[in-house]
Amino acid sequence: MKEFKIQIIEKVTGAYPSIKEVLGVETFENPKNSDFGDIALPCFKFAGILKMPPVKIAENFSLLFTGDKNFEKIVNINGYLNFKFNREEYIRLLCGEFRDGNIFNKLKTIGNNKTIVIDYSHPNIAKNMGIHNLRSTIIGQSIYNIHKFLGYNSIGVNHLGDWGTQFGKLMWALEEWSSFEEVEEKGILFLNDIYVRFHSEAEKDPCLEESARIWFKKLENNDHTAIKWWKLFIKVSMDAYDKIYERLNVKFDYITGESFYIRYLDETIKKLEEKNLTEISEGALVVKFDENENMPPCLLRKSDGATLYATRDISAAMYRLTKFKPYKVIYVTDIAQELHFNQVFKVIEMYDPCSKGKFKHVKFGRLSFSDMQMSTRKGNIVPLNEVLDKARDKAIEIIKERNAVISDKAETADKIGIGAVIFNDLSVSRIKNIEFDWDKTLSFEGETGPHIQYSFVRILNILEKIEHFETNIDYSLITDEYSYDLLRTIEQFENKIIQSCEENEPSVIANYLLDLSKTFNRFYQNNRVVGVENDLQNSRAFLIKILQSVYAKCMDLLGIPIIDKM
RNA sequence: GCACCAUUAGCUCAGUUGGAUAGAGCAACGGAUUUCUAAUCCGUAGGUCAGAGGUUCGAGUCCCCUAUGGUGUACCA
Repeated sequence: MKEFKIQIIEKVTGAYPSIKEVLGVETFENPKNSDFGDIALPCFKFAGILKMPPVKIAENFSLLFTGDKNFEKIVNINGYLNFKFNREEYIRLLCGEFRDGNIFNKLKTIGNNKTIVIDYSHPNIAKNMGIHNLRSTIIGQSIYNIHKFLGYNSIGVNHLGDWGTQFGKLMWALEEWSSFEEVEEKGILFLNDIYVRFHSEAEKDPCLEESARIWFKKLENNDHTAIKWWKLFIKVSMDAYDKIYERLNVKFDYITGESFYIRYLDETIKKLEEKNLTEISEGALVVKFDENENMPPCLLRKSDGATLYATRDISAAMYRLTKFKPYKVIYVTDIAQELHFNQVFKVIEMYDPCSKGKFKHVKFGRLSFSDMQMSTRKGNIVPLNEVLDKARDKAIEIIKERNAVISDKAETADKIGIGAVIFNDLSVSRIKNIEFDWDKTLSFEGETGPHIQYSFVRILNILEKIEHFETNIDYSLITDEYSYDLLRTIEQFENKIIQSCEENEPSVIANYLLDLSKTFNRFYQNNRVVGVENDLQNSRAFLIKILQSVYAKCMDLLGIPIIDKM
């Protein structure tokens, strides 16, 4: 509670001005043991300045607060000065911050409408969306939501993998084995199969690779048939992706794939050449880096003249700088691409030093599979809609077992499944490698999405039963242990949101939701709201209403669907 | 070879940016439902924070080395 901290700081620095520099609101900690008090001031770092042992300092400080009505008790233990709040006063102040959306309005001003471009999801056209596409998609969407909530101008970009020799492979294969109509009818799974078949045939006959290159060359040269195929691939793929995006509530402001930047490639290379950043090395056009950068050269053109992934990303980065004038550009991808982005960002920085620090690679760990090797070339991926379907089916089973009264069971089950899948992914730090595990993904108890949703159903059910909300609240009635713990957890909302934004780390919010859920369930077990004495019901309902707004916002930021019955 | 990332309870993970006795969930065992939904709650058990050294009042957290695992390392994306 900031007010109390400021009061303490003013009092202490009033008596000991020499420690003004090192004493701020961030100096305070939460006591390890709540018996000690509500906040603690560690006095170790004042020892050098005041030339006293910490225990003595804490003792001297404590004398300053004799008779202060805001603190019930002040004790010094091992150099920590522990303050116990006057709970009623604390709760009154805290509730003031949270009522009428005050805290939300405050958070909304942080971003100051600065533009953040977020590049996420970026699936590869003609490939079925698999569980391996999930991380970038939902981490990116969550980072988008968080920035937007904090008042940034979030711009979501889906940088589709819609260019490259793999389309030559498909074109050759389809001309040989299929037809335009068949692709249109059978959709993305068919394209996926064709791609797999191409690779198994190409193992026997290496000439196929050359045929594919010829077809890709046709595409680059605007050949009518090639373009017709390519547009079909995109249409068929987007039809499939859009269904999944809709299910996961994922949205983009721009869908501009790699192909969009092809028109700028020559210009990009020319710009870099004009700044003398390029050179020919082993027949290729490259940008070399300082030795202390410890990076291999960035290739712009292969020795055969073709451009590369990096060239397209540099083009895209330059385009984004001029088009959006961003405060920051965030790329959400696998950690395996770290070197690639370091190279791209460095090239941009060498071209335009003002861009330094604007570009950020938000990387996440690798997804692995225990019992199979994942490879789109061999076709053994785990399709994302299959994961969501299995999660939904399991939820349907549980709903049936429980005989719950739910109006639309199929829709609710789908939302539970989605909640499970999303939370499973967002609840661990981005950087951790994840081994895909059906049992864990489909687990609905403990620290899971359905648990989060279930607790929220309890919250909603309480509020549903309250007929009338008083605005005049008796704060002395919610000073008990369970209400107080809940309020202390709610209080962390502001810091948690800011932290997750600064670190681009949705898991901070996911773990916070678990804290909220845990403290609420404890409250629920011990404190009845509906039907208790009138003033008590009012006070508790008020507390639950504050909880509801904070809890719902956290779920919204992560993209976990809200359900009112389950 | 070089570089980056990870390593905390049997398993999966937190750990407020250097503070007090390292916390959850799962799995195991024991308990709670005439109650606002038991997808819940309470309790028991489980630890050489990978290992060694350093920095200081104080290290899971910062620095150095080592080990293990993952990833990348010039014409794939």
